[in-house]
Amino acid sequence: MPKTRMTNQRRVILEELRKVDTHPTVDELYTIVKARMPHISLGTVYRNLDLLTETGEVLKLDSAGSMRRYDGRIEPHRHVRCRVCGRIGDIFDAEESPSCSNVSVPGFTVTAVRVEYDGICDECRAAAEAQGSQAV
Amino acid sequence: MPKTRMTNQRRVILEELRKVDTHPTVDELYTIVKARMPHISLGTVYRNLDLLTETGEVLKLDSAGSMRRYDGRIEPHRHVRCRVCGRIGDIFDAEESPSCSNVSVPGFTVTAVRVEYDGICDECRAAAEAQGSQAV
DNA sequence: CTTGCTGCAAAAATTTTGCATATCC
DNA sequence: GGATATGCAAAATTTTTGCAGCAAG
Repeated sequence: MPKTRMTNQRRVILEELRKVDTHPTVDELYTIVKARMPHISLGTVYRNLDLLTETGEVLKLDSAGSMRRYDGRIEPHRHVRCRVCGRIGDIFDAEESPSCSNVSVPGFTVTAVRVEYDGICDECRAAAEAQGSQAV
Repeated sequence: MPKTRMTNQRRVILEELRKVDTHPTVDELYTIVKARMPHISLGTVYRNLDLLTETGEVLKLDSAGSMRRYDGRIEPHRHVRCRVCGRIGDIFDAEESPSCSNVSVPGFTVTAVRVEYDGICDECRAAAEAQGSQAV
């Protein structure tokens, strides 16, 4: 991990993201930040969000942001996603899903739960181990 | 829902998607289908996948395909997503997550579980009810 | 036949990148 | 002062759309 600097831009992006609870898209956050820093560029927002995600200072929501994927199997089942390459695997064991009837969130009507798994696929793990990575 | 036709293109897209277990992206599926139908266009694949998703014949994976969203809160918590507008809500109650140690998938090493909720936000529900929708 | 669908190509939307300059430490 | 970051703008990616002709029912 290279050294990072707390630039003005990075601080403002972080501050503004922490102020809201809307889980903004990049463009939404860009608009918010531009109100305080009219000259900031969209590229800077992208680059900083990447960095802040890597350092763990912010969270990138998993439910969004890569390419669309489709599944020809429509029976209920679950998915694992490789955190490195994005590959998806199926899980067909018949474990019952947690219930969502006890979940209540102000502003929302919850209708379904979904359980998803993160992991790493064999190929990516082999590749990571091959180059002597620290934590896999 | 308007009437739909089972065109050649639609049938081939469906057949090929059902053959694979790779959860292909649109472009991957386009490449596969083009081997059988060299003149099919990418737009047709997009349009058919949309349609087939609406009719429930295929599944669009939720974990991918919209815009990136970020969260300034990094304490462990869960999210609800409005299935209509995509808005995200936070759930901070301290329900323990299911364990992933009992999950084993060939080809993957599972490292984390995530529980997500689907639902509809108050605004979208009001809008849907206002225009006398059937099922909300 | 009629209406939904296709191919093509252009446009829109989202994300990444190159490069010269500015700025943090 | 040196490495890291920025702004700008161009490019790359992914998705959507308009339109004239084709084809399923």
